[in-house]
Amino acid sequence: MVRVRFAPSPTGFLHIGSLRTALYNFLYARHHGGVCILRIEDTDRTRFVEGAIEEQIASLAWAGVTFDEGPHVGGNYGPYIQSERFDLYRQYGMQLVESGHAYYAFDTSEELDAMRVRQQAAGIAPKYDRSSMRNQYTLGEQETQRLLDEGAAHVIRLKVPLTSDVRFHDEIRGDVIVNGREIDDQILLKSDGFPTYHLANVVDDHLMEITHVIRAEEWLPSTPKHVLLYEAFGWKAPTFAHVPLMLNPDRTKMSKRHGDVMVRDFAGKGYFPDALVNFVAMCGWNPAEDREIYAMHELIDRFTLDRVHKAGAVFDYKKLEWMNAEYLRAKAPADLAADLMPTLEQAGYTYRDSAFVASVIALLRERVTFLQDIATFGDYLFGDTLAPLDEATEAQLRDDAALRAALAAFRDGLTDAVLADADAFKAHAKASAEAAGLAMGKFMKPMRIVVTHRDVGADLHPTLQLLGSSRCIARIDAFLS
RNA sequence: GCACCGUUCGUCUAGAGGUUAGGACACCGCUCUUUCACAGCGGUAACACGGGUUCGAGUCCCGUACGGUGUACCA
Repeated sequence: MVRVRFAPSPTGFLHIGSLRTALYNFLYARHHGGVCILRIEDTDRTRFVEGAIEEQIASLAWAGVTFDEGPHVGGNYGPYIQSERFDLYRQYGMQLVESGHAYYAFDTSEELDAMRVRQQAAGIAPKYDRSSMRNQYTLGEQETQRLLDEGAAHVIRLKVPLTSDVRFHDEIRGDVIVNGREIDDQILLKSDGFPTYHLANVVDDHLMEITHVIRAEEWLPSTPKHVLLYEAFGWKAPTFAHVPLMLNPDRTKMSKRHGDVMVRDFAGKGYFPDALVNFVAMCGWNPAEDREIYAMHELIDRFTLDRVHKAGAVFDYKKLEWMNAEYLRAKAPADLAADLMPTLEQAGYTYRDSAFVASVIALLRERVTFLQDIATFGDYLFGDTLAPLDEATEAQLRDDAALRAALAAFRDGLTDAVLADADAFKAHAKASAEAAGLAMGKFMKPMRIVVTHRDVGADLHPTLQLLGSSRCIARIDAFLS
């Protein structure tokens, strides 16, 4: 049984990179009929942000990523919030001390800083120096016990074996081997009693029977520590899979400054959740087919770890926009109408009914990227106020006698019946233009500008049809008067 | 600095020894259209470099370069 987990820290809004990691976990679990777990890693009390857990769950749900176990849905392996598992970590940390895989250290942060400065000056890699710092080994058993009895501040560190290589297999990167000398004696339990990520992560993954750890590439360098921890506990390590990072245009880890990075921002901008998910899924993975648009169930059907890329992928906002526009064009206008109506109302626009809104969407959606754009792009179809024409255009059109004649003729014969029939409409427009001695092309474009006060580029007949003959006639009259 | 990971058009990618190196976004052009968009057609554009292995290398191996990540009592 596949069991995966997405384990964010509640330090703010859900990042787009986190969404992708969560999505890959979700897709993997669903593909294998496994279980997808949400676990909150809030062991750093200083960075906790109120409401972050709820926001992240909401963002995930918006994107269609759901969980079988987690703080919001329960499950048999809870609690799913690490701060509620506090005692557990201390217990396991002590177990390691007793078995000789971890030890007490009493150094202050000043002492540690000084150590690093010394090491850097000497050109050595900064790493905890077990043989010279104040710890269980240098102090001796008695002194250590005395300090503990005294209640001296201390941490528990992992005793990394100096000799052997640490090796593990990564589903995406293959075999990774790291020399044991390179691994730091990582702090497992902080002086405030809370575990660090490394301890809590390993303990929970084991206790929650996680089979596959799918996480971002930034965790790759600390994976050897986790492997060591599994060995020290005598536990079987899960399968690891480190997914590539999503990058800024300059190829650094994706961040603000270069554009939106929070899922909430994308939602706010008007991206469809399925379009965002589709795009993000294809950013670092693809099913090797000649298509780009996939619904969630199709992604689930095709997702495999071996087709996840190794290299990071630059996040292309332009392509995301294109994809959103593709979704906008593919969805049923009737289903979209309800989503557009609040925006229309907010703008003070009026419209007959949702069917009308759906028609407007059908008419204009090929020209915009976001559904909400239709409100501004098609403002002439809603309400009665028109933006003023620019003076030059206005004067030019008004001085055109032939155009005025054609417009008048067009207005006189315009009825709902004419608008209802495209052929009748075309014939009527043609007759009006010809009677005034105008070519069709010289008539249609100015007419559209007169009626909509803008050259919006929409198809004339459906535009007028949506406008209705009476409103259309009123606008022509207003222009001619 | 050290460790690890990576490197196919500007970007996302296909490619698992023999391909005219394919697709998508973006860009440019043409067609359609009164116009814009959509659509269709076409174009510019890539295997980081150097050595091997092989009859043959984008594909395998080794270096180099470049880039990224990590190097916390943060995750």
